[in-house]
Amino acid sequence: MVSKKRIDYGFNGFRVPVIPKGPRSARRRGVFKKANQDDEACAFELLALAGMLLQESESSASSNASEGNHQPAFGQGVIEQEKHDEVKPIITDYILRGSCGESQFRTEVAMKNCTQKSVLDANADCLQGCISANNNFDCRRKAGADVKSEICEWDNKFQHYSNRLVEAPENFRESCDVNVNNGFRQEKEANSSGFQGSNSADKSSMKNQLELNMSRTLIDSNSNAKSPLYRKSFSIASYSKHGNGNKLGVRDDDEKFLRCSKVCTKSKTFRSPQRIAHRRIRKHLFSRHWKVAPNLKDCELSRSDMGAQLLYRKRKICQSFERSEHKTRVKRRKFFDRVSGVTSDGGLSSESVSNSPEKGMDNPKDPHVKFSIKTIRIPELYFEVPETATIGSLKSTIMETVMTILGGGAHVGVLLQGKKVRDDNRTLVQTGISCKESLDNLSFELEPSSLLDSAAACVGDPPSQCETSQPAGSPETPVIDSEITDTLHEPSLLTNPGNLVESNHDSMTSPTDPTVDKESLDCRALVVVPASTDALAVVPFSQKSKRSECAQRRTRRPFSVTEVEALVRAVEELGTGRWRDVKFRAFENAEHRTYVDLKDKWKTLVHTAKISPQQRRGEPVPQELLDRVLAAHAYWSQHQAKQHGGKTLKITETSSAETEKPSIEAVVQSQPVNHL
DNA sequence: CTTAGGG
DNA sequence: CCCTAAG
Repeated sequence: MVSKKRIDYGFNGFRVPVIPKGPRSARRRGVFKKANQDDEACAFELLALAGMLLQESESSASSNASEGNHQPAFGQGVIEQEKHDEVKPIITDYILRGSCGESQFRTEVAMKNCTQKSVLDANADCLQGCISANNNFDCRRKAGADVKSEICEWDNKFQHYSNRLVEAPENFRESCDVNVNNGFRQEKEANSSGFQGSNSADKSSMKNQLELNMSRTLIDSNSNAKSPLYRKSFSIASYSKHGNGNKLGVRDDDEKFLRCSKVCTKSKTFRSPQRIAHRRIRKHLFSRHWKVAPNLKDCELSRSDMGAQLLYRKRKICQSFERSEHKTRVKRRKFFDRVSGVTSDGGLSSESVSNSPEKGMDNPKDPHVKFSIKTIRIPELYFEVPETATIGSLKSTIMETVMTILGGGAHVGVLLQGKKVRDDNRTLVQTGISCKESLDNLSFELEPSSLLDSAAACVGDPPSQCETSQPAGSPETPVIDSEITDTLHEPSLLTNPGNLVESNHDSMTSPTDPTVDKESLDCRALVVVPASTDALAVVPFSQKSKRSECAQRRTRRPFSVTEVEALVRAVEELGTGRWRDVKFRAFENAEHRTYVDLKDKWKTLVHTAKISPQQRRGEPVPQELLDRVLAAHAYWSQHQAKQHGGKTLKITETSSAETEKPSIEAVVQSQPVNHL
């Protein structure tokens, strides 16, 4: 009999083999244009895209794959009968990349350590693509779901395995949902959109099917299409009759996973600070409505649990996205203001430290400082569990998380007047903890230990840019950096001897800015490693706090004087209003400084320069620089910079007088800031 | 994608 | 620093 059983891994989204082209490929196709308001059309495009991708990958496979080398396409859901008894580890993955508007997406399925013989209970990870209600596509990740396999007949000749994910709630890490307001039927369209295998001659030709499953994801039976509660979803699944014909990567999944991730963000064009793209994606991800639309049909076992999954929220997506960026998850945690009375919830979220000054000390002989700690601040944790979860599981989840943090090497931080006391060797007296007053200002917090540093350092950033651990001459580009510095520096002086009223031009090469270290330390304290988070199903909880929860604020990185110097010089030369140029001139190697940052910094610099020194905060900026800021600001605000880089401001003295001298240079090579 | 500004 | 409207 012909089995019509669909092999679906329980995720909505399409599964296709690794495709050769990156996100832009799909983008160019014009799919998922933001402008496309027609859900049906969008969905159709989605199908079409899937078809194209499949064809691409298939043709690519047929041209690249070596015959004998074929790996059973487990992920594809079907393998051949004759290999039934083979015990062969199978790892396959599917990756789909595309874009929706400005977002990019990728779908990936990774099956680990499956054997053809004992495929039951294999594990699978997958990323899912998703289109939100407004036609945006996004992805989430599911990890470690069980895979059930069974034999089914495909036709008269062959028997195959079909696999599906059987998800336990705990395993259901993330999921995706394609929301469309109007469902429409499918298969024909699917086929007509080029889904038919191209090499049908081959017995292993793909036999793809698309299914568009409409399912209501929420209880709102009023079918109010406009209600956010009423959504339909469709899933697209494709699979082949045989594993053959599919170019499936058999790989070390983790590694590949990472590599793939990199591919997406690594591509770096001249003006593409990866992070910008990264952030944009993130921004997109975090700003959409999320809902889980599990494929109930294929997940009988977990059906009941699925309902609970509907509650998954975007906060989680954020994580999933980032998780897709790094295998190791890292979460940043905010600390509640210690005075905030938000202490009550579960005792985990925040607390305030208080001491009991009433208990005096001042024992002349052996002075003791007595105090009590009512609460200790710990990083804010977010939890999200299915409504159907038991209290017991909730407890254990929390407990495990806490234990993880503690066991992970967390240590206590001491804060006096809100400032961390880092020197462990100082005595209380030396530190100023002795009198009643000082106790009032004493507080404690839990912070991740240095064990977590390595991971913590990478929080929120693509693998390639571990900001904190990667100052100037980072191992990544040590040589190049210095070269650039040297080559650029010199010429700039030669070509523009007159234009640059050199101040401490040279001071900006010190790769080790003290502030950097300071930053990394602070950053460290804000981060907790998640490593176990994954397994603990600890997920973000408060969706009330909108995006702030998701798109975590970048760690603050005060501009060093060196940077300010560079900025000032660049602006002097380029003027305001050309922040992108400024960026590339003076901060090209400072990944974490975007032109917006520079613009903002200039804004604050101007402000700083105008206020009295007493009102200024942070690392003091030399007055000389501030004067130049004012001068440049005055100059450029009058000379509407813009235009070509032709003009260069030349400031002679500290006077704020605007000495305008249109420079000769169109291109002034100035020295970029290479560190930080 | 960049700018310009407000928050 | 973030967010966004505009261009």
